[in-house]
Amino acid sequence: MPELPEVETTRRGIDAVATGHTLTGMVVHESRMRWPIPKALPDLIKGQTVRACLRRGKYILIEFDTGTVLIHLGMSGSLRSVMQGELLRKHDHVEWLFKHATLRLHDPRRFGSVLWHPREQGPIEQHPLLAKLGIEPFDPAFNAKYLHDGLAGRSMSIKQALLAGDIVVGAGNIYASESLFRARIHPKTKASRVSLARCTRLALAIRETLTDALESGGSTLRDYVNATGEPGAYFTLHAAVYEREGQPCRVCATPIKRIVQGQRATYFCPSCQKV
DNA sequence: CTTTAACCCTGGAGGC
DNA sequence: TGCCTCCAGGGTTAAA
Repeated sequence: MPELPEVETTRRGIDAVATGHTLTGMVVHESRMRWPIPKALPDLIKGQTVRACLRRGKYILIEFDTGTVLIHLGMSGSLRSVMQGELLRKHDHVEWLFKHATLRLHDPRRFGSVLWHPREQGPIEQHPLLAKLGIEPFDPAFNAKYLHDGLAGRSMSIKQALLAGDIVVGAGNIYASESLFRARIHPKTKASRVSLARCTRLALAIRETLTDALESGGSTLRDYVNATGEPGAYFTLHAAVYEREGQPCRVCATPIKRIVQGQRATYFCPSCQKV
C-alpha cells in the first residue's frame, strides 16, 4: 500500500500525535519483520520525548535524544493512532504508547521493519539503508540535469532505473508507470538514452504525479491515520494506466498494455509513449 | 563496477 | 465448501 504519498501522509499524522510528547512504553507483539525488531529497543526509548517525525524516501524516522527509530512499511504496512480501548487486530505487531494516544504498526506480510540507530553512530543519513538513496523528488536540486546525469551510463530500462531509487526516491511501482505515461516515455526505453529534454518532462511528471497523489491521499488518509476502527482506507487513485490493461487510454483510446519488467508489472499506452 | 533474479510473508481473487 | 494458482503498492542480498 505505501508509496511515498502514503508514507508522507502517515508521517504527518504521527508527527501531530507524537512530536513533543513522552513515550510511556513500546510493546512488541511480533518481532519477526524484514529484520528482527531489536529486543532492547523498548527499554532504550521508554520515557524519552519524541523530538521530530521525519521521512527519507519511504522510511519514517522518529527522533529521540539518544537516537532514531527507523520504520519502513514494506508492501502491506500501516501505522496509525488508534482509539482508546480499540481491540488489537491480527497483524498488529508493534504499539507505541503515549499518555493521550497509541500508535499501532499493522503489517500482514511483515516486509516492513523497525530499527534503531543510536545517535553515537553518527547522523541518520549515514545509516546503511539510507546512505545510497537518491534525491528527494521535491528537493529543488532535483531537476532535468540531475536526472539526466543519474541516468547516464545505465543500460537498464527507464522504468527500472526509476524504481531502483538510487537516482530519485518516491516513484514506486504505481507512480513509475504513471509518471512515464505523463512524460510520454516508453517504459522500456534505455535509461541512458532518455534525452535531457525528456528528462525535463519526466522530472516534472514525477513531481506532479506525487503531488496529485499526496493531495488526494492526504484527504482520504486523514481518517486513516485517525481511524475510528474502520481499517484500510485506500488512495482514491485515478490511475491513467496502472491496472488498466486492455482499457482505453484516457488520451488516445488505444488499449493500455501490461508488461513485466524486473518481475514487476508495468502499464503503458503503446501509442502515447515512445521509445 | 552494473544488472538480474531469488527471496522475505500473508491474503485476496478467481478457476475448478 | 475446499484446494489450487496467481498476484500484490517494498527492498535487500547473492549471484552472474
